[in-house]
Amino acid sequence: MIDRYLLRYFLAVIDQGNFSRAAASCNVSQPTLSAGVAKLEASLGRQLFTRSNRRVALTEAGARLVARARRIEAEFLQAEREAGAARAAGRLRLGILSSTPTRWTADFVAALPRDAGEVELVEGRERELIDRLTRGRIDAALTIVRGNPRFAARVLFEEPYLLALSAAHPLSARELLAAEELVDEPMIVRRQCELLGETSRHFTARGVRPFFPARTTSDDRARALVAAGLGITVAPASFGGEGVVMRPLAEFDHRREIGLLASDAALLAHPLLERLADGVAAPAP
Amino acid sequence: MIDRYLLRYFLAVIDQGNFSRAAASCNVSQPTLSAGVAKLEASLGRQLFTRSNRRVALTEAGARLVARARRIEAEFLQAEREAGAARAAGRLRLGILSSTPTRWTADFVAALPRDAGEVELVEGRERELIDRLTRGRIDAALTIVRGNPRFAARVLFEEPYLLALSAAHPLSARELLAAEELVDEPMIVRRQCELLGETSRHFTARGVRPFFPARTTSDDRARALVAAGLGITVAPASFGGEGVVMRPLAEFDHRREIGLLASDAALLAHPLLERLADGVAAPAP
DNA sequence: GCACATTATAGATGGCATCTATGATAGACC
DNA sequence: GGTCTATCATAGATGCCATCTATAATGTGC
Repeated sequence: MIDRYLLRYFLAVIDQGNFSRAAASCNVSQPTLSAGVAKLEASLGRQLFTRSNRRVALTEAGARLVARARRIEAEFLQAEREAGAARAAGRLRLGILSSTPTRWTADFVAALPRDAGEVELVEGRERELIDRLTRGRIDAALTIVRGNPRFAARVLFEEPYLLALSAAHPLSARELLAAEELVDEPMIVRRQCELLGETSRHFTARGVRPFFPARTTSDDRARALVAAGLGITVAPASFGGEGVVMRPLAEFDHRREIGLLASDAALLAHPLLERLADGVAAPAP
Repeated sequence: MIDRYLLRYFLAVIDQGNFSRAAASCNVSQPTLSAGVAKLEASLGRQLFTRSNRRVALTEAGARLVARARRIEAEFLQAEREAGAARAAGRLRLGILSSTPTRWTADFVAALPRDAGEVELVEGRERELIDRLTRGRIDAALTIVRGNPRFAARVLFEEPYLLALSAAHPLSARELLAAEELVDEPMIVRRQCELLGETSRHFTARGVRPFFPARTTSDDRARALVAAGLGITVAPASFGGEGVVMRPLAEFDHRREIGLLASDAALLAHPLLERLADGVAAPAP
């Protein structure tokens, strides 16, 4: 069964020239894209590319598919755009990164003009927001900026990822903490965090395999649990709040740039986005 | 993200006039189709149908989507057909129902002419074979015939579903068995069986909740286990074999028609299908 | 033949399409 | 006007498969 995503992978390989770049442009890993192309070939019973480590070339069967695949994808995009455009009609559809403080969103919403319906918020992880932007399902997003040339961006601030502990925690007085010191610390898993894999790798590489007393996708819940002393966690600096202390973790030098993304540079000047940007302040150092 | 299957559901509703028939024509359950249409509407941010319990009508947004959806599906089908047709090239691609005796397939293959590559066999469950036929990924199938008007059919024989027990089993001498007598019998689960749900319902409805010492997707393995006395099972009459006794189960009057399906009536006359049909004999009563 | 870039394989995981079972609703019928 | 019947929606469980990370294989260029 040929499915849309398979054709997207196929076209991405053609447009990007190799599997790895194609994977990046589809926001999936390289093995995923490889498997997808293989599945498409199996579906059709025909090889579509001749691969070498240097270059990827279309076979005859592949060449025959290109035009059709482009037509299909164009129709899909058109359908999505039509519905999206019809829907927009003065309304700002805004994506909000899940690992972003609720306070920002709450303050923004609280300050909105009374006449409702002007803004539509969509919370999601980084990749989901990028996908939605690409499909035209949202107009802009408050998320991580990575210099993707497909979108207009406005960086608001940069922050490091830090260790979050209860203010009552014995180690909270320390200025710098190392993974090895945290062997016996229960750790709360913030499932939506874009750096979850990296974090887990950091600890396991140092022989630290903590117990996980909680796994949540809500930062607010995670913060409450950390403050209550259930465990510690790693989070962006802006995660901090009452009863929670943020401390640097040794050899863990990850940062993120938070900003606004939009498919159209003009949109970045939207008054509501301006207001949102004003409300999003860098956390006190 | 609009996906192909969503558009198929959408078009099926239009073509069939209501959700239930549309679901049947897509080989999915009615709730699945309902959820699919709902998801498509959410994706587009627009209602596509106005529903009542009597009739389903397109909204304006729905009407705008129809032509585009048809073009997309037509292109997909065309792509599949092209590849399939190119592939066929004299080769017969034949689907074989999983719950069909291995013997039939084995005899058929053994009797094939030496020049290989003339036949390609695909084993699968009923729905998978129907899907493949629909997509043109196989040319014909030896499977259950239900009078689907989309396919040309040739019924070969009909058989009941019976209880299978080891020949050494104390109950094997009985001519008719009731579910209630089987309370303490371990039961082997033939996972691929098209009647699995019905069978399980039959027993649970009578308060019989057997222990399952084995769950398998291979009838050959299931037969070996039954013969070895590990447990009993319910299967089509043709499941029987050495060391296994088939007995009717009281109040369990299910039958199936086995036959050949093909998208094209002319194909049913294919000499290899004739030979297959000859080899597939009804089991001795 | 080594180094590097690229694709394929392996194994695990999670999300979601799918299922069955049941509920809600409303026209039809006597 | 109740009861029946056809229809779509909801609930909860299940299994498949797209996806991930980690690692191996492969081939090209110097």
